[in-house]
Amino acid sequence: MANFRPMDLASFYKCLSDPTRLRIVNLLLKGPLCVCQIQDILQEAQVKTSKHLGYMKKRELLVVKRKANWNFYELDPSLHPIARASMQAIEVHASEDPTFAADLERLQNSQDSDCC
Amino acid sequence: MANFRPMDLASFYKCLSDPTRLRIVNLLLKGPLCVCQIQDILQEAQVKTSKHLGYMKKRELLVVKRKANWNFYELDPSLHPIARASMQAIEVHASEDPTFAADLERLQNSQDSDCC
DNA sequence: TAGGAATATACGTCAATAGGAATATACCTT
DNA sequence: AAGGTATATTCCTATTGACGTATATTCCTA
Repeated sequence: MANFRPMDLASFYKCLSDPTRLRIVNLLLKGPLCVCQIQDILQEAQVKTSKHLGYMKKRELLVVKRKANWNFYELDPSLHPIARASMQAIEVHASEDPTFAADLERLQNSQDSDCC
Repeated sequence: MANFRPMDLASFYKCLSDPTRLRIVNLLLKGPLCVCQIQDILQEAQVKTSKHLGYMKKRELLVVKRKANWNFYELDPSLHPIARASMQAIEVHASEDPTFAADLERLQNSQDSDCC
C-alpha cells in the first residue's frame, strides 16, 4: 500500500475479508512460513491455500522468497500503519478465537517438522 | 461481532473492503449522521449510499435510529476490539488521504446544514 | 387525505470471487 | 535424463458484489 488511498485500503481489507486468508495472516504474523507448513496447519486443500496466497501476493500484502524447492511467504514489511495496526489487533486477540489458537498451536508443533 | 470467529471477522472486514464504505466509516467515526448528510458529503447517488449503508447494517457494523423522517446511522457501540482497533487506525490516519480529508471537511461545513 | 421528502427495495447486468478437478511448471535427486 | 516433490495455473461452476433504473415505503405537512 505505497499510496494511501481508499482504493488501496479497500484492497488491503479485501485480503482480510476471507476466513482462510485471515487464518494465513494469523500465522504469518509470527514470521515467514513455507507453503507446505501453511497447508499442513490449515488442513485445507493445496489448491485452496495456494490461490489465497496468490491473491494476497498479487495485492502486495505478502511477499514470497523462493529457497530451493520451497516458497516462503511473509507479510510485506513496508505496509501502511493502518494495515499494521489492523493486523496487530488480530495478533493480540488471536488467543480468543478457537480456530486461530488451534492454528498457532499446530504452528508450534510444526517447528520440528521435516517438511522444509 | 458478538462471537469472535474468523467468519465474523471476515464479515467485518468485508465492510471495509469497498472505497465507498470506507468513506462512510470515516465519517461515522466522528459520530452519528443521517442519510442525507452522508449523501451530501459523499456526493454519490442516493441508491448507492443507501445500499452500502444497508450492507453494513445487515452485517451489524452499523445501527440505525429513526427520528421522524430521518434515519441516523452510527457505528455499533459494541464492536469487537479488533474492529475498534482497525477503525481507530483509520481515524488516526484519515488526514493523510485526500478523499478522507475532503469528506471530513465537508462534514464540518455541513454542521450548519438545513438538511435534518 | 393528498402530496412531498427521505429512504429503501426489486430487478437486471456485469464483474469479481471461491472452490474443486485436472494439469502445468520448477526444482531437486538419483 | 527420469522421476519425484512443491507449488502454481487453467478451466469450470456457483455465488456474491456493485451499480443503475425504476418503484415502493414511511412519515410529515398542508
